[in-house]
Amino acid sequence: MKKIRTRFAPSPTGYMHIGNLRTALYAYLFAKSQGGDFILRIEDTDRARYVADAVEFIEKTLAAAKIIPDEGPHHGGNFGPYVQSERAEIYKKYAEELVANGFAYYEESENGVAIRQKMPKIGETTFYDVLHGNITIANAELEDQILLKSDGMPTYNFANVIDDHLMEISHIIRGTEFITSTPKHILLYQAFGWELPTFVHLAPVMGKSADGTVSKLSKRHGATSFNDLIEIGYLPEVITNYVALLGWNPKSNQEIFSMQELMKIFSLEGLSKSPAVFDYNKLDWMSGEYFKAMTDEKFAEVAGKYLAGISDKIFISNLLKTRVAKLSDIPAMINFLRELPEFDIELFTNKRNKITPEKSAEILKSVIPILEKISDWTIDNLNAEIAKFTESSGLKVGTVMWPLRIAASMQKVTPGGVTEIFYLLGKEETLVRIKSALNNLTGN
RNA sequence: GGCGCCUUCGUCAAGUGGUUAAGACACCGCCCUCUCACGGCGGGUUCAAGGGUUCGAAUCCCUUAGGCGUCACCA
Repeated sequence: MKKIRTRFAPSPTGYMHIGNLRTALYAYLFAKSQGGDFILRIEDTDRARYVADAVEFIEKTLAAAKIIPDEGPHHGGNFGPYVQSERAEIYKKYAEELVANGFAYYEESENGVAIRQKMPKIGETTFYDVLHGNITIANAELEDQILLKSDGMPTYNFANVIDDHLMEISHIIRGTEFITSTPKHILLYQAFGWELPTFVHLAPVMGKSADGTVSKLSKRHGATSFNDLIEIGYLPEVITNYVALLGWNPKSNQEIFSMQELMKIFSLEGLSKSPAVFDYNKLDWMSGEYFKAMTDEKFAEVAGKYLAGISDKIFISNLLKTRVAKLSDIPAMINFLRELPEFDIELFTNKRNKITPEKSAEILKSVIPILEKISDWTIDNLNAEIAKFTESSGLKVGTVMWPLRIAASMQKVTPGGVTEIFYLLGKEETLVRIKSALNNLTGN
């Protein structure tokens, strides 16, 4: 049986759209699941669009996503070069062969000489797609497309056929936008007498706007590139895990997959042929699952810069990891540790805990001396002393805790419970904050 | 506009003629609880529409509608 070989063939734009990443992922996963090869090929035949360092950017992004090419510009391989601009001679040779055999012709214009493919005027071309079955398009729909531009570079439609054949690609996995141009490719394969690869045209990744309309995922939908997502604090493995499931179903109810698992169980059968909407909610959930599964130490490590300046990183990681969807959520959650937000009397009212600013002042006043007496500032001691007070006062635990939390953080939501944030703040700062709140509450 | 592709809960989706139409996220409610989160329990919402075929249709056929894509010396 022929070796399975797939490729990812981006143009070097310096931007890795999530849809492109998914295409690369599926091509990679399919190859690996079949013991095949995954090839990275750079389609840079449009010199006007050249972006410096874009190849390195693509390679770095794939590496971060743990998608590892077997062959590519910097990965070796026996079918190179893997950058199309370095293959100009090859395309020229094949284009001329087509002219010689009557499948193409020269055309002169003010730009210079180009070569066009000669399309049949009648009949139709049919090809088989794994997801869509047979697709037929009338040849009359096809134009005599440019094969070789006057600058000597091939067009995409020509270069990809030549390269896919020469590089022995067995399965072409790409976006649906190429469906309508596939007949042109088929005609080329036929003209050369080459065997056809298997086609798999993937449905696009969509985004949903505020007004409910759905369109191809773009900037207006928020972060749309792998790097955007990394930037706001999603783990690379979360992104690949989520994206893998966006248009592919493992035929089980499992949702969390490691790359190794995906490489083993991925199959074309689970691919969906309809577009899928990128759902940040689900991404957040999945990201949280990864965080919760981490040790505190590991979380502290990945949270890295977001924890800068925090002394008890491991402790706070323990509190944070169950409450964070993405790393960039951290600052808003812990800023109060560095600096107390502005006093807000509204926060001292809470219906559920039956608390009012007046009641809060009373509680704060009573608790201050208790806290001052605690010499060993530990969570256990804090819990014990506050519990003692609660019991003797006849108040509900929630009623006592509420004003303490607000006084210490000015936030309704904090990482960890009241005694934990007291511990993090330290005795001195805790008391400063409670006294300050008390003053504000009593109008001093 | 021509041509092509697509259409099961708000979202991801299972489903391949007979099911109470899975599961997950989100949402809502309850429990737990010092808030939030975590955890537990429960709930609502789905086969785009209309025709057929069939004893029987989300599953097969046709039509309509909508969405997306494509019609470059871009990829």
